[in-house]
Formats: sequence, C-alpha cells, structure tokens
Amino acid sequence: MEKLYEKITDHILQKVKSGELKAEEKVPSENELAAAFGVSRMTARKAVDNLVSRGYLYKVHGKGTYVSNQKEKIKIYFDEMTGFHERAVSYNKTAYTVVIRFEKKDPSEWVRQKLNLSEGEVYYIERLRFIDGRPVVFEISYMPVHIFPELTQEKVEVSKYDYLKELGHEILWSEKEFFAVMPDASIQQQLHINDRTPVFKVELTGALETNELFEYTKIFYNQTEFRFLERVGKD
Amino acid sequence: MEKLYEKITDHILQKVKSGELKAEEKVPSENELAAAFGVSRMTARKAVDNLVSRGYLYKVHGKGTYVSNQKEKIKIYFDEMTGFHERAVSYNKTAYTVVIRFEKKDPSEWVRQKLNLSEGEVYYIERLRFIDGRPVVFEISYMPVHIFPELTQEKVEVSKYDYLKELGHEILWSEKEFFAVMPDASIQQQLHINDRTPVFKVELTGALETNELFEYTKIFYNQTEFRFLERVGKD
DNA sequence: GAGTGGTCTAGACCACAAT
DNA sequence: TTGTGGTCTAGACCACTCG
Repeated sequence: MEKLYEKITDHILQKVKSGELKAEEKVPSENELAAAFGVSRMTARKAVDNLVSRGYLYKVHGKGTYVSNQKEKIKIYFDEMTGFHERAVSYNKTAYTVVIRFEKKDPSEWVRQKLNLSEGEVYYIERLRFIDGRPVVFEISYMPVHIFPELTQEKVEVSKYDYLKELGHEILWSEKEFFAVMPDASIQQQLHINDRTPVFKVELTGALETNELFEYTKIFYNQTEFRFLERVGKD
Repeated sequence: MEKLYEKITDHILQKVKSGELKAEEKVPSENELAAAFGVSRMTARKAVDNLVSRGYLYKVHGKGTYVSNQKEKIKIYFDEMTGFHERAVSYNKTAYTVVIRFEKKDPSEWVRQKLNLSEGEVYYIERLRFIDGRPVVFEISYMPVHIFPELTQEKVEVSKYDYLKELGHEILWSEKEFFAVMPDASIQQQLHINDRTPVFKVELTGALETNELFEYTKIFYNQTEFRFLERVGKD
C-alpha cells in the first residue's frame, strides 16, 4: 500500500517536472491539498515538506508555497572563491566579506586534534561572504596564534592567504572533506535558509611549508541561491 | 518563547556532545521523551527527527533510536575512486561494482542539453559500487552511443575510462557541480539510507580531446558509512 | 479579517524487532 | 506479547502576509 503522503508528493512532483507548474508559480495550500486528497492537513503538509527538502518547492510563511526557480541561481567556480574580491567583481557582481567574529581563545580538544596542537591559543574567526548582497558562504576558521602573532580583523576581511604570503609562508598541502548536512540554527540564520534545506559543507585543513598545520576551516555553501562548480583541465 | 521540540532537541544534543550519551547508546523512546517533557509524541518525534537529519542519531524501526558513531566511518579519497578496484583492494577492503541498468535509449531534452547533443541515442547506465559489502556510491551515467559504438555492460563493470583509453581517446577537460540533496526513493533504496539523510551529490560533465562531451554523470555518495576526502599538493 | 504556513495535541492503527 | 518507530487523523492556536 502506497503511503498517502507519497501519492501527494508524486502528484505535485509530476506537475513540476512536466512543466504544468512553472517556476515561481503557487502550489495549492496545505488545506486545499488535504481537502483534494481527502487526508488530514498534517499528511498534506508532510508531502509538501518532502518536496521543500528536495529543493523543488519553497514556502513563505503567511503567503504560500511556490515552485523553485533553478535557473536563476548564480554559478560560482571554486577558484573564484580564492581571491574573492578581484574575480567576482570582474563578473559585474558586488562582493564583500563581513567578519562576524574575530577573537583569540583556547581551542576545544576537538580543534586541538584537528590542528595537531598540544598547547597555545587559536584565532576563532567567523566570516560571511556576500555576492550581490546575498550570503554565499559562511566560514568558521581556527588558526594557531603562534603562527600569525599579528593577525588582525582587517587583514582577515581581505584575504587570509595574502597575509600568509606577506609573512613569507607557502601552503605545502591541504586536505578537504566533503559533506551534505542539515544546518543548525546559527547556519540557517547566517545563510538565510530554513531548517529543511540541506547544506553543502567542506572542512579544510591546511599546512605550511614547514608541515605545520595553520588552519582548520568549516565552510558552508548556500545552494538555495548559488551553484558551486569546479573545472579541471580547461582554461 | 522557545519551541517545545527545540527544548528536547537541545537537551539530547547537549548529552551527545558532552559524552553523557555515547556512540551506539540508546536514546529514550519517543513515548518516554513525550512523557518526560509533558508533550505529545508527535512533538518528541520532531525533536528526534531533527537530530537524525543532522546525523547525530539514527533510528531502527521496531528497535529504537541510537547515537551515531562518526569514528567508525571509512575514509575514502576521491582519487581512490578512479581505478576503483586496484586501490581499494590494496587497503585490505573488498571492492566491486554492480551494473544495475545498461541500455540504449533516446535521451530527454535535459540530458541532450547537458551533452550538447542534437540527435542520436545515449547509453543509460546505473552503477552501484560497494566496499566491504556496503554501498558507497550510486552513479547514473549518460554517454553518447556514437562515441562508443561497441560499449558493453562487461566493459562498464570494470572501468569506463580504461575503455576510453583503449579507443585512443583522452579526456581534455571536465566540469563538476557539487550539491547537498535529500535522496529520492530510488537513491534511498540503493544506498540503504532513509529519507532524512542528506546525500552528497556530484554532477560531472566530461569532454574528449575533440572537445566532444562524452559523459554526463550524477554521483551520489553514501556518507552514513563513509567519509569523502581530497588531498591537494601532498604525496 | 481572511488565508497561509508553523506548532502542537491526544488519540489511533500499522510494521517491525525482540522476547 | 510488548515495545519500538512509521503513518495518519481531526481538531486547535499561533505567527505572518496582505488587502
């Protein structure tokens, strides 16, 4: 026996895929769907929420439910994200970085392990990057203080890596781990997304020419408004 | 006013993070939580489901809810995935690929655009890759028939790229797009995951030395049992 | 004020696992 | 048989948007 909410999910999905329901068009309300399919509102709601999670629909509290518009999303290549200002601007987009938090503190045991640190403080840095006024990326970085004794909020607002070069350092290697996660409340707030929207996440560990680990960073990508791509072997 | 389910979510999360609830330990049942917090079962359930989505807990129908064990996950580097058999086996793991579907068909308009094809059939290939008997990756590939007139299921079971080389072709460039998505029913089934587990997805487009597009592939990664990493600049 | 989605209740029955 | 999670009901009130 097929589940009741699956019937409704499939019914709406078919209309979206076939184009009968077009981008930005309004979907029947939860009450209307419940009446039309002869189910309770909670069941109709679960059906709609499934499609919200999968990115086909989005809801606006007090207004209604609408079909998402994939084509409007802005494409971003990862190599544009390093040297953030320069390139993004060249594509006729405004781009800037806001430092949400910048402080020295004692790292947790977890961060200590990630940075292979036995002692000493780290910088805790939260940055939010915008393109065309919309939040693209939220970053949380941990960097050992002893490697960057003079790091300031101003330097971090521009580029961490530029400052690295100024100090005469180079990046020997880095390691990235990739995740799909559901956002916690703070991520939802920063990226202006809801609790049903999965988020693409990268954890980054970087090492200097001395093999010392100089950063552990968590990066959260807002894929409701942007698309994230990588090119290999093409100019 | 804080939401009731958030209270319960935070309460459990605090116990998980502090270590009071350890990996693989049982969490109170939905009925017990409802009674303990004086709420309905649906509310307790929503609290638990939040933590399942975020990967902290997992449920087993008929048994109960348990704390996830992150440390047990198997690390996989992306460069191990090309040349799948050879490397994985060298790490003392069994690895094999199952071809779920292999057929020629007329592509949809969507796939035609992705492959820049005006006419002609494509191979539709579904592959499922296992490590230690557990599904790691589910792949859906579209490849133009006219480029690979003699492609067979047997060849695809080993490696698409080996066959490419046999034909004297090279890969000029490729483009990847990264997503976090909620899995539809078929992905859930193939990767043995539930409908609350977000999935890491990559869409891949590849071009030959002639600049012809030879594949459009969607790859779904099972992150409930595996971790996916990339190394840069390290041997 | 009317309509929408967000939260919440107090039940019910079912599917599944263990005893 | 008991207890678990999965689905579903028929209500309720709240927060929000808009005319």
